[in-house]
Amino acid sequence: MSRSESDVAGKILDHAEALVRTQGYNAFSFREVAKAVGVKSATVHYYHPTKADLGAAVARRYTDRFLKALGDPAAGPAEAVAPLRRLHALASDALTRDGMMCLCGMLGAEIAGLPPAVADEAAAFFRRTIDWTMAALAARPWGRGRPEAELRRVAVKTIATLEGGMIIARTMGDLSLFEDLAADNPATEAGAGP
Amino acid sequence: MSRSESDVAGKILDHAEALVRTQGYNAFSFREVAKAVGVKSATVHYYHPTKADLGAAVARRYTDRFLKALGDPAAGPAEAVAPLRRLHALASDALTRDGMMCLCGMLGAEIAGLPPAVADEAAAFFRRTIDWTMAALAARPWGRGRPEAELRRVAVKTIATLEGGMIIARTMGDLSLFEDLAADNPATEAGAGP
DNA sequence: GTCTATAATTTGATAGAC
DNA sequence: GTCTATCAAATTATAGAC
Repeated sequence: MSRSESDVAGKILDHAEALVRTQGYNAFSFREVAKAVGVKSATVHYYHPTKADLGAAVARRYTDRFLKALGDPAAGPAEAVAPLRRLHALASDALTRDGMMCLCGMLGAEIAGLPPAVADEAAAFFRRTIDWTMAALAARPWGRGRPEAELRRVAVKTIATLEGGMIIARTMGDLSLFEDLAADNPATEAGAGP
Repeated sequence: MSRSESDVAGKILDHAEALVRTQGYNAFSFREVAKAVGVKSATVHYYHPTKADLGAAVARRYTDRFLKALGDPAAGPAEAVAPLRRLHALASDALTRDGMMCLCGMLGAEIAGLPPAVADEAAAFFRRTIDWTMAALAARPWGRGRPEAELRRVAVKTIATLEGGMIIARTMGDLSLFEDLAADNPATEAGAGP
């Protein structure tokens, strides 16, 4: 989203994503998406036959865009905090600019009530984002030789803190609560290492 | 919930809570609650005129029960990690036993699509839980004399990690991901302090 | 208190014209 | 591709009998 496409297919994904990220999967409708795009709901069905199809397509595009924005795990400063700060900055961007949750954090909360195809995409987001974080840590002096289990633990904790932080900040209407999470990342811990 | 009351009023709150915590506020209906309780949906409306009333009542009871279970912030071991572990244990309980989210973590994700009365209760949960954590830290040697802002930062981070951890663990179908968050709490940091 | 019955609206989805 | 029109089901909520 946020690249304001002029083609209908792109706009549908843009607005559907925005609606899911603000209200959740179960709170958005074909008519709502159609209205935002400026078409009729039947047109949305033309591109995405079922709601599960639309939800999965939105999640897939979101994950691809997110991972692409993260870029090469090995790039950037050599400190272990660098990739963790990168994750924070990326999440902060969407949260502070539009007041939106991470799409897959939202889907993850609703996971038990989602169609399987959508739930699978949400799981894929976390798997890939955890993998990126582990690779980024392993590529740095601090991470070399560390057991996989420890890298995974730090990765999961970092991402969990970001997801939960978005929830708390939005709920309490104070986005600075999220920004403060970066001050000492779960890996000042890591950054404080050897 | 989980105390299996025999009165209808209590059962309604029990099942409504379970439904919200598994699927979300927008994915449960009066009929679903009624069916689980063994009454008709009109009976649920008798106790809670609107869905917002029911949602707010569920959240209020949940928060009161949660804070009561936390108990006296000053009680327990003198280490700063102790209250943080207590928070983790409490969250772990419901997650591993029933595979359920924290009610207010779920509501917090959906916050933008909730009726104001329900959104207010979700915010109250986080306010009170943050306050409890700050008080618990301040009551320990590590916390004495620390600036409020720092106590708040640790409290928010701890709770954020738990909420996000529940989301990730449930989404990936691996509850051990949540358990591992306790290994080194955001406050081994704190525990490692003077 | 709990029920039956029902109103009013919204939802996901389809058929078929253009 | 996009539309109009429509269906069947589900939703929140209310009225009124018992």
